[in-house]
Amino acid sequence: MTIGEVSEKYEITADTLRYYERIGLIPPVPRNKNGVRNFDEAACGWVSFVKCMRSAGVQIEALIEYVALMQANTGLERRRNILIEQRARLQKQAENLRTTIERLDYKIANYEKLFAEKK
Amino acid sequence: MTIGEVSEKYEITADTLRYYERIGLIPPVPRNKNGVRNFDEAACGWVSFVKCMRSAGVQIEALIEYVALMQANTGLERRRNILIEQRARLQKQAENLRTTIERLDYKIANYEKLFAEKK
DNA sequence: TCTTGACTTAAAGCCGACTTAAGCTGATAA
DNA sequence: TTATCAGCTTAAGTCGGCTTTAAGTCAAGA
Repeated sequence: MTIGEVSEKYEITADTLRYYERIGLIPPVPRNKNGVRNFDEAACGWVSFVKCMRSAGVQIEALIEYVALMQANTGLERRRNILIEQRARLQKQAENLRTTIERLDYKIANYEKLFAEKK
Repeated sequence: MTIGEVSEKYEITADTLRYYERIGLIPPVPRNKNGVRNFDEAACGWVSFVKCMRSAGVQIEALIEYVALMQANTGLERRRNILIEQRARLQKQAENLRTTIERLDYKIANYEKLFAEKK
């Protein structure tokens, strides 16, 4: 797939994809003889993974380290630990979201009550 | 309460509290005759609210609008709608977190399996 | 009196995460 | 063949959200 196709498929601009590759957020994408990127399944998998992680707020830094270890085919335990750390961060964030939503619910309910009375 | 006490209580630096007041993220805090901020219960409530909302990722812009309407004692419906909009955003984000955590779980499980085999 | 902690404005600085600009190459279509 | 795309590069720019700096003033407590 060309960068344009990948861009459309995952709704990430081509610029951002190139940026991701440049900073090591995804491994180097294979190129054709003209140097044009040709995203194979593995590359697309990375894009999908990174998109998912980033959308949830996983830090770029952690992902870069993870990608680097994958490419070096090393640091198996470290890789697992990175994932575990990030999962913990997300879980904390999820819990936080829950309580914030509750707080909003409560406030919204008060407004609804106010409107009901007004009638 | 002084700004220092509030800062400690909510773990927000005094600088940030002043910044919040300056940009209208919290309403003006009452002052004593010397112009020193004296956070009353209402002001503390705002700090707590904003801290909670911000930590969950509610945008400053939306909060500023909400606070402004509260101070003007107007826009009751708009206020409710702001809260509803933000709740929807957070719910979406919560759902997204859930799927990302699942994806991490899956990957982590694979590492664990690998380690188990290795023994 | 000295220290501490508060206060002011305005602007600069910082960091993360893109985004855009400028100028290039190479492939395809009229 | 010329125009139009899509792609390439690096460097600089942007944006949100603080944080710090400058250059002070003020006042309560030990």
